[in-house]
Amino acid sequence: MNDSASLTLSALRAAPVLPREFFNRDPVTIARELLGKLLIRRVGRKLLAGRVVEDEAYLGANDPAAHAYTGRTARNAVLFGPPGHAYVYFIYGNHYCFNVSCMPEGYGEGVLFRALEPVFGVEQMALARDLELPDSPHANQLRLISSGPGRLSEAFGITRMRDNAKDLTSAKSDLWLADDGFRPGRIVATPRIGVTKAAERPLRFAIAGNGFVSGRREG
DNA sequence: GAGGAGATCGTCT
DNA sequence: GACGATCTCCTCT
Repeated sequence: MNDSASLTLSALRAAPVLPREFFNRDPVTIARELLGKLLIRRVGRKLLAGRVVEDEAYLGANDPAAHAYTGRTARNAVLFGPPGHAYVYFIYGNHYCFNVSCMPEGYGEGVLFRALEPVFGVEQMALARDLELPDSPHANQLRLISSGPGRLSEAFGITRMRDNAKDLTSAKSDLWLADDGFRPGRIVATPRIGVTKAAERPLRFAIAGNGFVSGRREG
C-alpha cells in the first residue's frame, strides 16, 4: 500500500490546474500521467477531491472498444471536440461514466476514470453514495466510495446533464483536474475491464498496490 | 470469498 | 429491438 494521506484545504487550493496542453496528446500517455493527479469538485463553498489511481485509454477510430470507433454521434460528440473536456455517458440504466477528451479536435480519443482515492470531503462523498462511515472507517469501507466508474461518478455527483462537455482545465469550472506534486510509484498496465472488443490490449493503468483500485485486489 | 444474475434506460441500428 | 467502458445483492462453498 502506498495510499496517500488526506489533504488539507490549503494544499488543494494551491494545486495548479492541469492545462489544456496536458490533454492535447495521445490518451495512453495521458492515462499514465493522470495517475496521482487530483479530481476536484466544488459544491457550493465546499470542495471534494480524489486522487486518480486507475484509468483506461480509448483510442477512437483505432480502437473497436471505443465509443468513437464508429464515428461521431450526438452522444459522443464531446470526444471529437477540443481536449480537456468531460465526456459523460449513461450506461446499463444505472450508472454514469466520466471521461476526459484527448488529442486535438477530430480524433475522438479519451481517458475513462475508473477509480479515485478519496482525499478531501470524504464524508460528503459517502453521503452521496448512501454509505455510512463509522468514526474510524476501515480502508474497505472507504474503498466503496469511488472504486469503480459508476461509483466515483455518484460520489462526485457527476451526471451527463450537469457535466457533459464541461471544460476541466478552467479554474472557473466546478470540476477540474490538478497536480499537487504527488508522484505514484510503480504503474501497472492490464487489459481493460468490461470490454469485449480489443479486450486483450493493455490499456488500463493503475497505481501498483493502491488499495482503492477497482475490482479484485492485485499487486 | 467467489460467482451468477437482475436491475434499468439511453443510444444506435 | 438489442445491447452496454456497471453495481449490488444473493447464493453457494
